[in-house]
Amino acid sequence: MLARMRAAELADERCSIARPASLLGDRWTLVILRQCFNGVKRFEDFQSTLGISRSLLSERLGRLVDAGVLRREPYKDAVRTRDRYRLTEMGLDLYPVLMALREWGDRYMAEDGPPIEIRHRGCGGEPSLELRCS
Amino acid sequence: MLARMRAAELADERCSIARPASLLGDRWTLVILRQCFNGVKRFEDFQSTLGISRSLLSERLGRLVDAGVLRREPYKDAVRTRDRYRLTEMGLDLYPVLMALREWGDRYMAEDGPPIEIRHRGCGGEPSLELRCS
DNA sequence: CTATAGGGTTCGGTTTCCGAACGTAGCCTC
DNA sequence: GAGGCTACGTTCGGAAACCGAACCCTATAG
Repeated sequence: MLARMRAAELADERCSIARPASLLGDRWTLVILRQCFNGVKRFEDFQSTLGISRSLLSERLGRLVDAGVLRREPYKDAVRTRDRYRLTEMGLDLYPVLMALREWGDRYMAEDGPPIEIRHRGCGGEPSLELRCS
Repeated sequence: MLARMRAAELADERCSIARPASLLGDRWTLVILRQCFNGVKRFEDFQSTLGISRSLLSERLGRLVDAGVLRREPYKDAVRTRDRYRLTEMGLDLYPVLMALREWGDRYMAEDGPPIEIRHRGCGGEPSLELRCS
């Protein structure tokens, strides 16, 4: 695993934004996670859909596994045993972060309209985030 | 302004996560924005509280201004005219993203407890994000 | 007219990122 | 049982981003 000195310094800050930022704060990690929520699991599929270099993808996936966001596990294909990466509970709990980002992106960076629509399976409503008090 | 080829490619993707990620997805931008929400406005204060290099801070602030997230404006000190950076409405709307990140950070990356508590001014409750259907 | 402070820009060296090429472990096919 | 194919990486040299330190410019204060 490559050292990331500056990121490590960020991670040491006693701040609940700086620490996630040191893990998620790069150009690829967020879109890798988006693909995870889209159901992508295999190395080749991340690579071909994202266009990320193989070496960097390998490093990023490893970092997410080390952090506990993804779990790497072998599974049986129709044909053979493969590896796949799946979101852990910790990873699934990043959903609000991705949703918040998507809402903001839809509002401010989608001059040609939202690229996809998301529907709550079951009720058919559009989910949205709300800030509420306990 | 330095070119960022890969980021530009990401920005071209028709995806409401990739596009915000191309702007926010680096180690510094998220903590810069955190400081904005904390009330930091002046170049020197960002620099001294974050420890970011001046050149990079300059480039990041400029990028956020170009994107419309921050506004740069002169204002009158007690003593003289200075510049300051303030969140635009577009920037303020990033609050849910930061909150989502903070909630996740508090849950999974704060083994020594949440560093700060946030209270809703007025009601005194703890705000939290909820995913709701329309 | 010198000193100080804010807000940068420039510079050279170091770290990270990149695509392309290579490695390897299973399985399939002949 | 040799050769191929596929999935999943690792290695490598060059390009880009990042870094601290030093410098620059404009204002006010003394």
